[in-house]
Amino acid sequence: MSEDRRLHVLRAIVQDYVQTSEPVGSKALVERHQLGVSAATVRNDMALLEEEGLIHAPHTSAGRVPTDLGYRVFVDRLSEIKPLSRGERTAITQFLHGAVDLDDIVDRTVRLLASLTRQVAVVQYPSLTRSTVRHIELVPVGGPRVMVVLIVNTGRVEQRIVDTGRDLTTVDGEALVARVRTRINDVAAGVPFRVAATSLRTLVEEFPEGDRHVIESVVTALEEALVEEREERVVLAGQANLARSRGDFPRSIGPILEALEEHVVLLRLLGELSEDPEVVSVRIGHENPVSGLQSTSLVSVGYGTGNERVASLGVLGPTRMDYPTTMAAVRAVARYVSDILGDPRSN
Amino acid sequence: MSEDRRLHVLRAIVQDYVQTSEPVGSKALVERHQLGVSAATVRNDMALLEEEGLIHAPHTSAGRVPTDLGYRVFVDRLSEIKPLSRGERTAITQFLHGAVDLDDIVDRTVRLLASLTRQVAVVQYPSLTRSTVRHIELVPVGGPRVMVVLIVNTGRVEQRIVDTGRDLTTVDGEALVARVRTRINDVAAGVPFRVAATSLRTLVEEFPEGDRHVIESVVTALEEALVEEREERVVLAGQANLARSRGDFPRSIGPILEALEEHVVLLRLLGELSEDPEVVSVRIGHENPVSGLQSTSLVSVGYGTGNERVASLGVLGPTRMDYPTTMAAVRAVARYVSDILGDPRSN
DNA sequence: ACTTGGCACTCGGGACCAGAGAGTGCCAGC
DNA sequence: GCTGGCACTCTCTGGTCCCGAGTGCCAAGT
Repeated sequence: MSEDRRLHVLRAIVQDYVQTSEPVGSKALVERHQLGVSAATVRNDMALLEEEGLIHAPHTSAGRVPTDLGYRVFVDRLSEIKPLSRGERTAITQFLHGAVDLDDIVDRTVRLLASLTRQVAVVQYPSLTRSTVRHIELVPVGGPRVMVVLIVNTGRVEQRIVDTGRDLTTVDGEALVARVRTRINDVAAGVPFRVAATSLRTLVEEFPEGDRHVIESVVTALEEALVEEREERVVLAGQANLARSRGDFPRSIGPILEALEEHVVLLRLLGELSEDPEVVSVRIGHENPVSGLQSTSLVSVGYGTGNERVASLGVLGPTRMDYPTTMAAVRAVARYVSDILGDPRSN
Repeated sequence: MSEDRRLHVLRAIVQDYVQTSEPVGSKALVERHQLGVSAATVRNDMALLEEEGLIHAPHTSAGRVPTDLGYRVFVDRLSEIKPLSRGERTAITQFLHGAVDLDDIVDRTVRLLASLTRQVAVVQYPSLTRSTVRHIELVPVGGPRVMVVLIVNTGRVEQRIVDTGRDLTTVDGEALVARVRTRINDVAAGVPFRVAATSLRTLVEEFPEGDRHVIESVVTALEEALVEEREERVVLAGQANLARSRGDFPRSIGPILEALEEHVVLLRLLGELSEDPEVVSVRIGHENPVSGLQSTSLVSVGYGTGNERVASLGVLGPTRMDYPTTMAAVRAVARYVSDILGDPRSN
């Protein structure tokens, strides 16, 4: 009774079940796979697999279904990420090509992922904290008000308007704004935003008392942008795909939709994954701490410019999903998006 | 046999059915409402209402259910928009208070609407074409590239980067940018964006041949922003509420979710409503041209600064919805959002 | 001319039951 | 340690029956 064969059996069960969504019995298994043994033998193996908690029979006279743990073993030891077909690859490039700005990139990405995997796609906006500053611009917009525009390397642009408390339409005022702009960019350009924010704070001291509150208010605005980070946003698409695979979900899909509306929770989930952007992370069923998502799996991976992960994306589907294909799609999309973000043309 | 009483009966049927979601029979009706007549009489009225196509019996021995037409009559002639409770009003202001930017306003609004009505909320971003220009800023971002920032009266900020084909880091270049900036704002500030775009085009001629392509590329970028209007975006929330009221939907909620993912279609629906921002528009069941939404109703209304409608918002739910309350909530939220957009503090 | 009580009728839904089919567990033999 | 055989268990499907809710119609009352 080789352990090797038992794992073959497990793999066969997972594959069949994913395909047919029916519990799979010993007879069907030996017919569809070349296991080289009889149904009775398979039954013995199944009994053992069940003891190990890898599969489970919904009731006495039904076939077996993989448990979360079974899927886990499948993903970790029994499957390889399938390369995508040529068609799929070109579809990805086609779809992402021609995005006009960051919003558009994110939007297209999430739709692409959803249609590619036929599941719910989740894309996190590139975070500020993990980005580096490309440029900070100050634009006087009348009276004492200045628009502060922050451009980071992911192409994300953040702006807000601050009241400096001092009329800047004068010659002096304009000169001051110019000075502040120059110094700020001296200090911040090319620097990770989080670091830049603290250096900027020390920069304030450099200015004479009377001018200080102008730069002060600008720096404060930038710090706020960092702290609030309400822009830790996620975008979803493909919720309709949940309805298609009803039957995979014990109760209704309501709780799942509810969980998906808790963007904060999704962000936490997406955040808890490997730093290595090459590793596709999979959270299966109950491994998932969020109630409501315990009959789903989340396949996610980081993306970003260079080798720094700036955000994550992934798809969420029933635990009964085609992991190899899904993982391949997620990884491929993440790579393309990273490329696009890294390519200055498109920012 | 007064027509008056027949309409009373219709109203009673709608109210009971909305509340219980069970077909309502003649006996239950006379018990719950003071109609002053017997069940048999009500039955006669019901027969007539059915002939008129206002109600319908799912099968011979069941109670009656309003048809789309029945709801129509109810909404048009039998209901008044309920004033909101004091608590609801303060909830709205609380929830919307403290939004930091337009994205945030829209985001909070859609969530608020969803939780208030317990249905799917839809909010359209304020459109560019309907807004007036507040300010246009040009920011050189290295070499020949300029970031064009458009700020409109709704607080929406649109930016894109253009390549002017000419190095602007020189003294001459900077002066040219300054000239272009000044003239552009002379022409465009305070003007509806659509009008501004055409005036700007004529402005190009004003510049000497050699400088022309700089302003040319800027104006082109602005025109593109107008044309693409890919930013005609909608934001949704509360999809999970669909699952709650399953049972109202003949088939699964899948088709509805699918329809909701077609943002283009939603935009068209939201666009097709009265210009008058005071009128709450209701589209009931099959009145709705979109297949997939034919078992739902859309309650929508315009919103915007001043008396100009710049966008719409609404909620989508089962045709069996509490119209008076829903309409009240939608209208109230639209008003508050309009106020906030009109208030320059928050932009 | 309406309204009303009475009554026969219809239909959907739940309870119950039986049979079929699929799949298992176990055992004895190889 | 593998295999074929066999008894057993359980779900699922379809059929039947009954109950209750609600209707439509009619004849009588105001």
